Amino acid sequence: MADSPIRLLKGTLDVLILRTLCWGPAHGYAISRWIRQSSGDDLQIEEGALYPALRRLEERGWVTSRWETADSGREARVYELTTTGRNAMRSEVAAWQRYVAVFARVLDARPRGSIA
Amino acid sequence: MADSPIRLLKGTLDVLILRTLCWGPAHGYAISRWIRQSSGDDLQIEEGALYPALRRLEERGWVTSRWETADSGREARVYELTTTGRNAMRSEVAAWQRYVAVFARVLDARPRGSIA
DNA sequence: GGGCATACATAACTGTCTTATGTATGACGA
DNA sequence: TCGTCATACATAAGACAGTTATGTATGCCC
Repeated sequence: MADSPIRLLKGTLDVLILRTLCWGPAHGYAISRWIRQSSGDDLQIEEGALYPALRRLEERGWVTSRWETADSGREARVYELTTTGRNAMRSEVAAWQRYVAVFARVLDARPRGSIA
Repeated sequence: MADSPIRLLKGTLDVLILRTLCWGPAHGYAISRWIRQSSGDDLQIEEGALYPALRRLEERGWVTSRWETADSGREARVYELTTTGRNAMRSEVAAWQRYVAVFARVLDARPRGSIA
């Protein structure tokens, strides 16, 4: 709903980027736009988080990058998932879902008697 | 499952503590044990994360603490939710659920055509 | 020409986690 | 009695990944 911009939890950006890139190569600005749009304007990726994250992913071998000139004549660094990166994407998504499930267990848990 | 211990995402511990304390006062060690048990041994809260977190919550006025001597004769610092803390717990849980929902939107999103 | 969206980059700062270490007590068995 | 384990708290050092702020530059459109 975009009433208040949501703060990214540290460690959760990479999976968003990987997931975005699984639809095809894209440059940083487009990745950021896609995440914002698909989140319904709730998530705004700051550039100070995005570009370092892309470097990280490239260092890990999960994405490759190349400079490309668009039809408009503008240059952009285009990122693409590697095979390793595609596997990483799957396992990162799974890890997130696992985290959510574990969290739900704790949040929904009910004590029998005192917890102390 | 507990095959590999899950790494806490930064910023997600507070809500677990608050949620735990909503069942009644408890000391640090008991909070840690409760989170581990209710998560099915998946979450192990490190002491280096737990005790600073409890201090933070107390500084914010979300919990109060007092030293107590158990029947065993051992001393422990017992934490208790304040009224503010109870409200904070509710809004933190809501914020987490909102985060999960937004994330799901991005992870499940499908592009029409290219995203670039 | 001016303003806006696009496009990338980095430095400084901050917060919260992990890892490692230290202290101390009570219970239990060899 | 002595060792070991579970209990119970605390803090320092370090890493990591966000935020905030700032800078550069181009293309499009009025």
